[in-house]
Amino acid sequence: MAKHPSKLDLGDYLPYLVNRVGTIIADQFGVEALAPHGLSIAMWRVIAVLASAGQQRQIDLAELTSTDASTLSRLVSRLIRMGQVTRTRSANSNREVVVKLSAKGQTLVARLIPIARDYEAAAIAGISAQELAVLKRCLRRAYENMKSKNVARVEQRETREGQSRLNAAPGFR
Amino acid sequence: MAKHPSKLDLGDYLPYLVNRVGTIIADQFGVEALAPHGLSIAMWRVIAVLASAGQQRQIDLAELTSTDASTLSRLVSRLIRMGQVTRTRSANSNREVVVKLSAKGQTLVARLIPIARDYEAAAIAGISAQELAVLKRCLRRAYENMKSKNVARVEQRETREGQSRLNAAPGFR
DNA sequence: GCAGAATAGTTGATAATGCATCTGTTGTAA
DNA sequence: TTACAACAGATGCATTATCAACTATTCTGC
Repeated sequence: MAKHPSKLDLGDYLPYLVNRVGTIIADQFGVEALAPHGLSIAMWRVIAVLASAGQQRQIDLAELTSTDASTLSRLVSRLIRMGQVTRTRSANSNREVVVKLSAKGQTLVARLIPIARDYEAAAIAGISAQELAVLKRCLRRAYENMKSKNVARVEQRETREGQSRLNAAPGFR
Repeated sequence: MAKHPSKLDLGDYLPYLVNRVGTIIADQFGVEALAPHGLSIAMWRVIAVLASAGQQRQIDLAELTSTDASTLSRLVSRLIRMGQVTRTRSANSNREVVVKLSAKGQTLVARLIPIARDYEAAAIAGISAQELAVLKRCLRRAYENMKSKNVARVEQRETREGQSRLNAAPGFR
């Protein structure tokens, strides 16, 4: 029962399992459903979020798609060139920008969503509704766990920096 | 109860949940545990597989790490330069190559594995043993589902190509 | 045993990504 | 109000990934 702490069984290691499933679904969906439309998985994530949650600031899009802000900026530029989204200055702030689906983008997403559902259905074939509920709930929980772990870490770091700032003397790096 | 087929609720969409969890764990582990050793997540996947499953051919490493073969080739080259792995001609085939951990690589992995376990533990905090078992089993099942979907598709494509090859005439692209 | 297909691996050209940095804007504390 | 920090976004640059093409082996059917 007791596992050796420096031995790793990847077949039972959650991050490995998660990565494998995520990759295989994304790869297949990307090649079969997105590539014919000239879309990458990264682009799909952007338009899927816009379809699901409505127009967004780029910074929020970055958060929601787990994409770096600079990558997202260029991603949006590409999607604009393709005519799938628009980028307009925000009404309430001149430094913010609002990204939304164009009519063309809405049409495309509406076509892709049923296909995306098919891939999800294929992935969860043979899994009962109860198990599926557990699966999704655990994934949401795991995400929240890591999220708050991260917050705790950032706060801790900021506190440390604050203290060292207090102790800092000129010429003392 | 009936959901609109062209509307997508990402918070309940498995590929989205999986991607978010995979990304947040990998990002944190990468920054906090791997970067100090000059390792990327991609490199970690390689050495973790080697630690878990022993020496491998590159093609199998590519499969096990969900990495493209050409990417993996260069990844191994980098790991060799860092002294973490070795690449030797296979005993039974001159076109195959065997990648294994060096002594240095073994030491490094042995240090990282307990930390990797900690991250897994942080992710699954508050999830019962029963739920965890369901979670992992479902992920393995989903992977197998997509795997066999892919095989079916490849076989189908090969059959189609075979037929068009039969029908193909010279000068007919 | 031999021609042709399949396989393992590498490499070149190109594109995507991530980090640091920059600009411009907004929030905030004195 | 006025500095100054924090924030949103864009961009330069270096690194990395991707796809196709290529070399070198091995397998297969005849």
